[in-house]
Amino acid sequence: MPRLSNTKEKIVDRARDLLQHRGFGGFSYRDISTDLGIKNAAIHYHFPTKEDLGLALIEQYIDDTRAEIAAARGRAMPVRQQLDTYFKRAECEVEGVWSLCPMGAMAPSCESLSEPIQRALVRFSDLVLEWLGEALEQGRREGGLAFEGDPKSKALQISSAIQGARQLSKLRQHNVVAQVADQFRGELYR
Amino acid sequence: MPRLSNTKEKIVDRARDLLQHRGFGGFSYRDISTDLGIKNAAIHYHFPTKEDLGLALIEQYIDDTRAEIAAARGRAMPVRQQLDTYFKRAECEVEGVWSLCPMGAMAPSCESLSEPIQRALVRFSDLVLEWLGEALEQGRREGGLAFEGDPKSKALQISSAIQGARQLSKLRQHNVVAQVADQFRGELYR
DNA sequence: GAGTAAACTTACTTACAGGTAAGTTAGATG
DNA sequence: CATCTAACTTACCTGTAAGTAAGTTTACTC
Repeated sequence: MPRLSNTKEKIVDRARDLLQHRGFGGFSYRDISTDLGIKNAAIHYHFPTKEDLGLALIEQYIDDTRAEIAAARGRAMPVRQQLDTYFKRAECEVEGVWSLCPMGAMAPSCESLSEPIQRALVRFSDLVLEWLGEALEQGRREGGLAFEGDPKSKALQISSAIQGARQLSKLRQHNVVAQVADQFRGELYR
Repeated sequence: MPRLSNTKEKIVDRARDLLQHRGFGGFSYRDISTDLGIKNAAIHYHFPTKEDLGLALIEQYIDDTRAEIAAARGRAMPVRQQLDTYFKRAECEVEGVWSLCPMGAMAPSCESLSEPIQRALVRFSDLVLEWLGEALEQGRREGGLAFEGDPKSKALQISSAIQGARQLSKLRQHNVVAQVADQFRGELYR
C-alpha cells in the first residue's frame, strides 16, 4: 500500500463535512467509507474510536482557526476588516450549503461526548472569544467601532448571534447570517 | 387499564426533556420507557414512529408558546416586560440544567427530519420572530426602546443571539445567556 | 530477496435502534 | 354479566452502529 496515500486526511475532511451538515451522531463510519471508496475498518485503523476521529477533527479546526487569526494579526489587518472576514466567513459557509460550524454542530450533544472533546470545544470558543474581544476593544479604542459595555460581553453577544444565525439559516434555508451580520455592521461601524 | 392514565403526556414530557438535553438523535424509546417504567412498545402505541413523537412534541411547544404570547398581549404587558420575560425564560432554562430549546435542539440535524417537523420548526421560529419584531417596533415607537435598523433584523439578531448563547452556555457550563441578555438590555433600555 | 511495518481488507461480534404482530388486562358500556 | 375497546405487554424482526481480530498487500530496508 502506498505510504503517501492521504487517506487519513481525507477521512478527517469528509467527517468534518458530514459533522457540519448532520451533527456528530448523524453520520457513521459507513458514510465516510462508502464516500471515499474504502472499507469501514480502514477508518478504525486511523481512528480506533469515533471519539478519536471527532477529537482529531476539532483539533484540526482549532489549528486552522488559530493560524487564520495569527495571519490576520501578522498582517496588521484593520479591525473592521478582521470583523468583516469573520462575518463573511460565516455567511459563505452558510449560503447554499447551510452548514454549521463544527463547534455549533457538536455543542448541542456535548453531554454525550468525551471529556477531551468537550475541553477542545471550550478551547475553540475561548480562542474565538478572545480574538473577538480584543478586536472589539482595539476597535473602540482606535475609534473605528462603537458599542456599549464590556468588550467581552459584546464578543459573547456577537459570537452567540452568529452561531444561532447559522442554525436558523439552516432551518429556514435562508441566509439569516448575512442579515444578522448587517445589523451588527450598522450598529458597530460609525 | 385505566382510561385516565396520562402516559401519553408523560411520554411527550420526557421526550421533550431528553430532546433539550441530548438532541433528537440522542435519545431512544428505551430511554423514555425505562424512565417511565413502561415498555418500549407502549410508546409505539401512542406514537407509531419517532417522528410522530417529535412532531407532537414540537407542536405542543408551539401551542405553549403561542398561549404565552397571547397572554402577555392580553394583559397588555409593557414591551420592556415582555422582552424581559423572554430573556428570563431562556436564562432560567439554561441555569444549572443547561438545556436547549426544542427548536435549537432539532435545528442542527433538521436535514434528516421529516418535512412536517421541519415545517413545524419554521413555524415556531416565525412565531417568535413575529412577536419579537412587533414588540421591538412598538417599543421604539413608544420610546421605551432604542435600536438601529429594521425591527425584523433586530428581532433576528436578538433571537439568534439567545439561541446561540444557550448552546454556548451548555458547552461552557456557564450562564452565557444572562450575560448576552444583559448586553442587550444595556443597549436597548435607555 | 527475505523481512519488516504501514496501510489497509475480510469477516466477524455485540449492542442497540426503530418498528411490528399478537396476546393480555382493566375498565366502561349495553 | 358479556363484550368491546383503550392501553398496554410479550416476543419478536431487521437494520445498522461501533468495534475487533486476523489476514493481505505494498513499499521500503538491510
